[in-house]
Amino acid sequence: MFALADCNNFFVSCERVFRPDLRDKPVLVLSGNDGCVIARSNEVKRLGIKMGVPFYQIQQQVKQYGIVHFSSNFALYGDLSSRIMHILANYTDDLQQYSIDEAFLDLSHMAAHEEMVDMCRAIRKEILQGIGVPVSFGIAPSKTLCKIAADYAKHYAGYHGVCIIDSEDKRRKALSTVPIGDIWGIGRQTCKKLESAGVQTALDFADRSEAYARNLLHKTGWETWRELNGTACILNRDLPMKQSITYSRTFAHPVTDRSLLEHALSEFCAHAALKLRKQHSVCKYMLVFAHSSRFSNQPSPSISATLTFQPPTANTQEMLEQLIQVVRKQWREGSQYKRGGVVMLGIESAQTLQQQLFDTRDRDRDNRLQKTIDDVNNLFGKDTLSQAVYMPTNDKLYEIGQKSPGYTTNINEIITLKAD
DNA sequence: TCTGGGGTCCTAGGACCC
DNA sequence: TCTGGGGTCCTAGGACCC
Repeated sequence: MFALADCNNFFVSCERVFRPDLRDKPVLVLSGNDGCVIARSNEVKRLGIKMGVPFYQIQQQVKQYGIVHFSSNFALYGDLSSRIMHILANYTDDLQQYSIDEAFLDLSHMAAHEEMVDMCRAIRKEILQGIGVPVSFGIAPSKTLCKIAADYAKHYAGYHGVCIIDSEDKRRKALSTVPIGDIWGIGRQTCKKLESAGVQTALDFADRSEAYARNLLHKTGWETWRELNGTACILNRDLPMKQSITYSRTFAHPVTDRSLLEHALSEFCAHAALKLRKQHSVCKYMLVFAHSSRFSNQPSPSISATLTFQPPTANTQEMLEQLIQVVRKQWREGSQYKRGGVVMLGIESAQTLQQQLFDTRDRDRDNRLQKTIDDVNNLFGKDTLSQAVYMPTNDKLYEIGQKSPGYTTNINEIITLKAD
């Protein structure tokens, strides 16, 4: 059996931890540059505001219902997330974090189902008390069924935050109310396919033959079919090392100045390279891109190149040398660059790196310098030392709007209490 | 005016090998 | 007339997730 711990309205819940006055108020969190809605409180969901809608399209409702909105504060969300994961890890030897606000707990060490439910209730209480974020639990023999159970726990108060699917009866009953498109792993395309074949609920799908699922949907859909029927197929694919690392941003205004674009892309590259070093890895390829708005009627020329590092590297300086060359070469005067980024690919472990026989670079020296820079930044804060080509946190590029303080990550923004 | 960001996995097809 | 059989590796694109 597995348990899924799923935080309720996570980003909104994080904001409410430090703003208890907003507990029953409609609250939403916005994406970068305050573009789209990326998290909603239950009150906002009830108003019919959908996930991902552009913020400017709901101005009227925001005013009418007094919706409180925040710019995203990922330092805060990430910090609260890691605290929650720490608590969860105390209850299983095998905690599999699935996203910033979800994790699966392997419960194979437990026999009694009642004990599992009691334990999850206790964890829920501990997290609510210690962190302040409400969490729902779904317990079942497969992860896809856990997802469905957690949904029940979230939406019906009678479960007190924990729902278990541990009998054929409960399984069939639960599946019969879930629309096919709401199943984990069934997206828009597959949903269309299944609906036109007359499948409407999760139970309809699970009751088709195994061969049917396999022929129509191939491997992934077939696995979902088996999971719905109670066989665990989606196990822990242990990937401690990320296989790709992306850092990309949409700019508040189109960038038309070459050096500004160089600053931005260099900063993205430096941040992605730091992530790479933190997981003790190197990359062989880096995709660099910058392009105009995807909503623009007249797209302008874009920048796109895949850099190769032979041998693979995680050294910021080395990467920037190639990156700047590409930007200068592909830059077109008059182009409107609205979004840019870097993607690191071909990632492998730095420990098992194959050396080059005729390498002309003094890599020992590069690495010593890089390590010194990282150490200084660790001690005195991000970007204390950086390559001169980029100016950190360039205000011209982004709009921050209504961002909450870094309550738990910045000593200057720590919460203030007044005692009367 | 204004439209997010970061990932994983699967599959088909091409290139290549003996 | 008729043209084998069995593999691996890589890549782009699609689908999906939060």
